[in-house]
Amino acid sequence: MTAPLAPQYDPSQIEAPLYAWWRERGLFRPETVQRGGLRGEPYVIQMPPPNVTAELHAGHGLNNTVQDVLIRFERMRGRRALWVPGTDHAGIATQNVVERLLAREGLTRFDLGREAFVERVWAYVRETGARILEQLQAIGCSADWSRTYFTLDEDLSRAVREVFVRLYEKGLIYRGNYIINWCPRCLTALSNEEAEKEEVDGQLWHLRYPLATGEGEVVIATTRPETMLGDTAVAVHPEDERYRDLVGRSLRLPLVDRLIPLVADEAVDPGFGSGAVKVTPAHDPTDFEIGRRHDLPAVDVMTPEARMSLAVPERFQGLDRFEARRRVVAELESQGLVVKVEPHRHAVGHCYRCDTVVEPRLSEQWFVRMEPLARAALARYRDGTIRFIPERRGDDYERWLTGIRDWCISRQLWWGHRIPVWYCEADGCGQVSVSRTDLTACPGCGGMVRQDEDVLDTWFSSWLVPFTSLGWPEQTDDLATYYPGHTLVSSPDIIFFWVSRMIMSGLEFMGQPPYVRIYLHGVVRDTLHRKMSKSLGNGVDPLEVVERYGADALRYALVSGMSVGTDLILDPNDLESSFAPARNFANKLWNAGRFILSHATEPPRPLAGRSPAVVRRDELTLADRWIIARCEATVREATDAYERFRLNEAAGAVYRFIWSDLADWYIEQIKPRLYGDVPGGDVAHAVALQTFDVALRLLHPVMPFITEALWRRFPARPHDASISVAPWPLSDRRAEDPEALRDFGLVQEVIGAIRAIRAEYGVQPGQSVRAVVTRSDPGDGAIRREQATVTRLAKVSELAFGEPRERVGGHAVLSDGTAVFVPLGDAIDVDRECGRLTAELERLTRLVEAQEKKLGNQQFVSRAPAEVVQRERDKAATWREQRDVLGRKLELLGCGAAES
RNA sequence: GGGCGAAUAGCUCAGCUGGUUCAGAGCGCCUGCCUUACACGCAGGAUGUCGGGGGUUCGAAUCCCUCUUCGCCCACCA
Repeated sequence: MTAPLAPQYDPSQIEAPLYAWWRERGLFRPETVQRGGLRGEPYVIQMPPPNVTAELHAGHGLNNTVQDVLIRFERMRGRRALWVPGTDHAGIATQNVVERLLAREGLTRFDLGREAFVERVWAYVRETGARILEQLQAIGCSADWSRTYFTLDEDLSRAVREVFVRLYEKGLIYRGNYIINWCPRCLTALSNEEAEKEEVDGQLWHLRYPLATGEGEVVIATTRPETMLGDTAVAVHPEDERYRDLVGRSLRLPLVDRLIPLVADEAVDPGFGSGAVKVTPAHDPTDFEIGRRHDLPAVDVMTPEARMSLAVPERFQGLDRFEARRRVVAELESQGLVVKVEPHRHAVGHCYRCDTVVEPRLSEQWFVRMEPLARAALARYRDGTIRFIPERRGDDYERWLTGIRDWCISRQLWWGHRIPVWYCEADGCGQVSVSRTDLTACPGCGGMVRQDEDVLDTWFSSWLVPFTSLGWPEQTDDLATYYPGHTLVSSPDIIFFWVSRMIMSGLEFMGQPPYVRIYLHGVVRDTLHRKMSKSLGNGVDPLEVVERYGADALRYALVSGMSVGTDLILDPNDLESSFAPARNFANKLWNAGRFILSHATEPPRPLAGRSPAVVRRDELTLADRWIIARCEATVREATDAYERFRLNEAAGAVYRFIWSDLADWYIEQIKPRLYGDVPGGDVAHAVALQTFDVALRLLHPVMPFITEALWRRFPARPHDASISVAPWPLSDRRAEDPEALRDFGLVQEVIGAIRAIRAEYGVQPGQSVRAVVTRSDPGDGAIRREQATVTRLAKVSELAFGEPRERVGGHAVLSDGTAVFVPLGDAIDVDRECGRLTAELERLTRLVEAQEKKLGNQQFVSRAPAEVVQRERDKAATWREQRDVLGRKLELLGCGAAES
């Protein structure tokens, strides 16, 4: 702790030990963070559980950094902050991973059998799983790891079963034979949300179906000709004049030679194609409904693998659906039954896990009735209980809930929660039993029972985690204390999968929504604005960034690059440009800290209270008052920004304070006092420590490691104190000081003006210049008082006040009209200086003219608010002043065109 | 087909309730500096039709309309 700090910040030496120390001390557990008996309100965030086998990617990095920032912010504000982590068993994804591994051994899951396969997955999960949680620790996430759950844990599984049974008993879960989205590669049903619609360029085939009598035909249009083998009707709109006389007649289905009726149904759009549509009840949801209404048979023409089934003519059997499509079209063409083929762009469902084209398929599945759940969830949004940030995301939520369809929850997988339903095998019984406990015999007849083979959708367990992770259905203390939570941080792509459904389940089982604020951040993209993905290979690996730049730099870059509701662009091929600025900032902070912490001239005097404002006014220099006022402004700005989820603004405010104010100006200003060249070192040091302390706290949520490392090294800091539970800086009106802000601002201006003149005329850095300041308050007064600062920082050997004797030199005018003159004698190029100043004069003249025009406008003066008018008058006066001063300077310099 | 978002410096983006010297930051670029916290730094500098057009207003990067381009979400017209 007392070893000298290296001039270059090395996060790899700092981060891991600090993280371990935080965990040892239990600082992420709300129970152990009860400072001084203060028990704040609970503040809970549920981590979106990553897939148990996932590797950390930039999206996780962003999502969890945001959550960690919020949780650390609230923790420091004294709330009992709980961030609940967990992992998701991720049914399809995990099963796919293990199946791929098996495939390398030449095996399928069927070779192993269900039990052995599931055991294999468990082994895999135990071996490699949850690594992502360690990766989250590497980026500093302060989740309460003692509460980590896995969605397949025994207690969560029990809760899942409880929910299934309750919903079933309430009539909200049912089994039925419907058209569902089927992935022929994963061999399972999918929910509507899991079948992602993608626009594809397809074709629209117009086909002739002859009338059975042979004296006419009906032309239908289809994008999936292979399904015609399963057609059991053709439908037209009842009011369609073209077909009115044909309704009820029979058509001869080509290739199959089956007679099918022409039916009239409202679902048909007479304006599309020919107005006649083929009806395939087993392979299309609309057709299924039409089939129901007209009592049509459903012919399933495909196997689960999407090969043509035994229900089609032999020559097509076993063909892949796309091959069958080609064969069907070819045969129809040869029979002259293809009228035309048009290019047709349309949306086709794709499996969200493997991107295979989804096949709408008739099958027996379990469903959740969503309408009643959605109604409740919608009500809590409309009454303002639940709010989205950014607000417009609420529209998506509302639209989804308004048009919601039932949720298919059964999956034909082996990895997941087995559906708690048993079917009686006894002859004539047929009882279906839904049970909280495993059944071995039929409760009705005592006969043999067989459990449903299917498992539940992964999301059927994750939609419950806000309460199951806290012990539900047991009435635990955790549940009583930490439900409901407050904020949910998520990316927009899982609003429907997870976010909305959690609100439904929370309302249904807990009577309250699990959170009231939903913060949806953007998506991480590459420079071509493509979503980062494994398959594109355009990802940024957060762990690589941690290794090269440190976790704090990663976090700072993510947070500062992200504003509310917009995506974050990172260049995977140029980590340097994305992360070096943040690393540089960390290094700047480190060195500022190194300097401040090592320059105590004497033991620091404790400043009473929380705010540096309470040092006696008369002991403070202008610079002291200025940095205190700037610090106060930063406290307000940052706190307000954190509260409003504007994390980039919070980070930016602290960045500017530390770099521009504290490092560039204040530290430079106080050096003589710290070195003991002038008195007041103790005050300077105390103020520096205080404001730096505040800055570290404000920054801690974003850069937890470096702020902790520095904060702990403050003099007289108890060895077990951690900034992560240090109180959040409070705004203190006493620290406001507009006068100091103005006056020190003028000092900064005069230094800047002299530096600019020096640079303009190539004055050597080591060489001093003289400078003359003309005019009066407030600039003059402030500059007089801070004469030493000006001479030192602008390398001025002699600072005079009054009218300059020389004529030749560099001129500048400060914002209050104070004139600055740097005599340069022979060194100066008069023409050049005239040019420079003339341009400046022109700018000011234009400004003044525009302002006078504005003020001369009766409309403006009468209609604009009085204070705006006054402000504009003040501006005009100031600019006029500046203009006049500059004009006189030009005259003195003998610039010819100066007066024009 | 419906809905939404974005367009500001070479790049990535701020600019919130129309009015503060409003046209900004970082990176990159140019010039000069290894000034004893930091060259991952310091000082200075250049760079813009605020996507186009129209409108509202005393006043528009900001509000409205429209067009263009890019992106996203939703959708049972096969």
